[in-house]
Amino acid sequence: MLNQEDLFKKIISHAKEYGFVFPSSEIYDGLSAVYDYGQLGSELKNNIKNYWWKAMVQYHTNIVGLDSAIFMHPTTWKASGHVDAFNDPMIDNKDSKKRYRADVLVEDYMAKIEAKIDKEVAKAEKRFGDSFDKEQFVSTNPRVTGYKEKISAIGARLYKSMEENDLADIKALIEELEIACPISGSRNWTDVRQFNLMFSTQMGSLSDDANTIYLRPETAQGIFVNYLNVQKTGRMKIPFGIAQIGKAFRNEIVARQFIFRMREFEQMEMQFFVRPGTEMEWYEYWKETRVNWHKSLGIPEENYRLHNHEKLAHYANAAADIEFKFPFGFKELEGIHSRTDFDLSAHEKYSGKKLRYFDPEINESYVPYVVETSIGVDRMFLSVLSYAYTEEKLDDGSERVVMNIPPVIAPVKVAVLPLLKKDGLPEKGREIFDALKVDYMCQYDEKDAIGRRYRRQDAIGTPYCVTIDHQTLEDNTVTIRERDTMKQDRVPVDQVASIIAERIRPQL
RNA sequence: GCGGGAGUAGCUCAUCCGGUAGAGCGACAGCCUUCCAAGCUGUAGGUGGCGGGUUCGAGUCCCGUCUCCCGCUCCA
Repeated sequence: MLNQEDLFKKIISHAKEYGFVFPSSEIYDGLSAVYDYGQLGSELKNNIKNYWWKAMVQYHTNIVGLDSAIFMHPTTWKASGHVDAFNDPMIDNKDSKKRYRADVLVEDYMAKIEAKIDKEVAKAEKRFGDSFDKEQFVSTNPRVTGYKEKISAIGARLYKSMEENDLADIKALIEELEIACPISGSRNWTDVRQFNLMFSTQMGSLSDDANTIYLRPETAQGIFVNYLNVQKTGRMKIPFGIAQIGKAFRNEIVARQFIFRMREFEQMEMQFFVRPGTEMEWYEYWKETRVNWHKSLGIPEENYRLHNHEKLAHYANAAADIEFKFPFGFKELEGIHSRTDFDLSAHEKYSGKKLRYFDPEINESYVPYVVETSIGVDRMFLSVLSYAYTEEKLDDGSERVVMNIPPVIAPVKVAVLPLLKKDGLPEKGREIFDALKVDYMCQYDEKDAIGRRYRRQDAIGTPYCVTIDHQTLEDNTVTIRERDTMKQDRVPVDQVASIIAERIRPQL
């Protein structure tokens, strides 16, 4: 069998060969970590988005949609914490070639001094026994106070430089402290460089620092800043949700693994606003609901894994990932986060606008808590491709490559194939095609032997092939061939559309 | 960013020690075929990643550069 690395390469080249995913700007040698979706890819992607939108917005009467702009007021990103959290000063050791966060290096150094203090305390404790007064010792022992002063001096300088974006001083600090690389032991450092994970651009035609704005690194903030607009105009009562599908942008330091980690990607997010204190119930509800959504596509359960986070992001009090078994291992596909009131409170503070909700049931007003579900469209797309790509050996010894894409999201639903390119079969085929194309994405193909045409459709994941033969001309019946089993049923032409509708109905 | 590998037709690859690029598959047109790839005929498609050097002559040798892949580093 294929090893996983080869499998992944096959999937990538299959995706390109059949028009699912192309490298961006390929004629100019491509653009790193950016990809374009081709004729089939754009269909599949739209179908995935539709399937999600239906499950979230259409099937939940208390969830509504939103399409907020990618450009947002710069203060948004101060409030959300991205300006600080997405700005890391990095430094490389030239000998070990290892890269570190410069502030972490300094903080580790401070921690070492802290450890020395603890050591002094432990020693003294042993020496003085029961009469030991830790408070007094720590505040009077000259060695300990010396350490403490050193820590606070280093800290003050580090955080001041961080605040002022003084990268040269951070490097100077590392050199003065004679911090060495833990791997190489050398102090041969590069300059400190800023890795800004947000893309910035200029608003307005005059370039001027004051006009710098960011391309959003997540869609969630567009929902938060519109929370009040939607709540009021939609007469929404808590608990309620706002869903959004849209592009987001992150300057990944290393972006690889095909469309798994791209600089420009698309998210499907839903922020669910709840009464404080009820967030854990909703968090559990959404974990289960989202897992069920994945299962509803018919991809076997063993491909998914729920991973509860131990360490949490600054905005969350609980978090879990739905992971998918990609060819390169189990990786995050979707996140469910209990974000508390972090975001809305931050926006209240920065905007000065009240973002509260008056809850008539308990006669109180509060800033709602938020439970977020956030899934990457591109990752979902890749999970579908990864699962679907199958090389089969058939009973007759031949082989076929088939994409077992869940029919409900398959890019092409039906192929119409006249058995022969004569005797009026193509004409009849065209007629059937024209009738079906109103309801479904269809392909018509009369070139080459029928078996080859079936294989072509298998390769792009078309779940159903309708074949016209001589009997069709006599009694108006056709065969429907099913992709996965290759079995055929003969059915009346005028029932084809409804039969397919029944088979691809979402199981939500 | 560092280390390693690779760039020749849409895809997979060939072209011996430098002598003006070839096959299979695919695509397209047609023939043949009444149900599961690989029957026949024909056609199109290559400034050999890009730039420079050596040479009478470079896909082939040398230098530079770009891109991709693998590993390391980093991340919501």
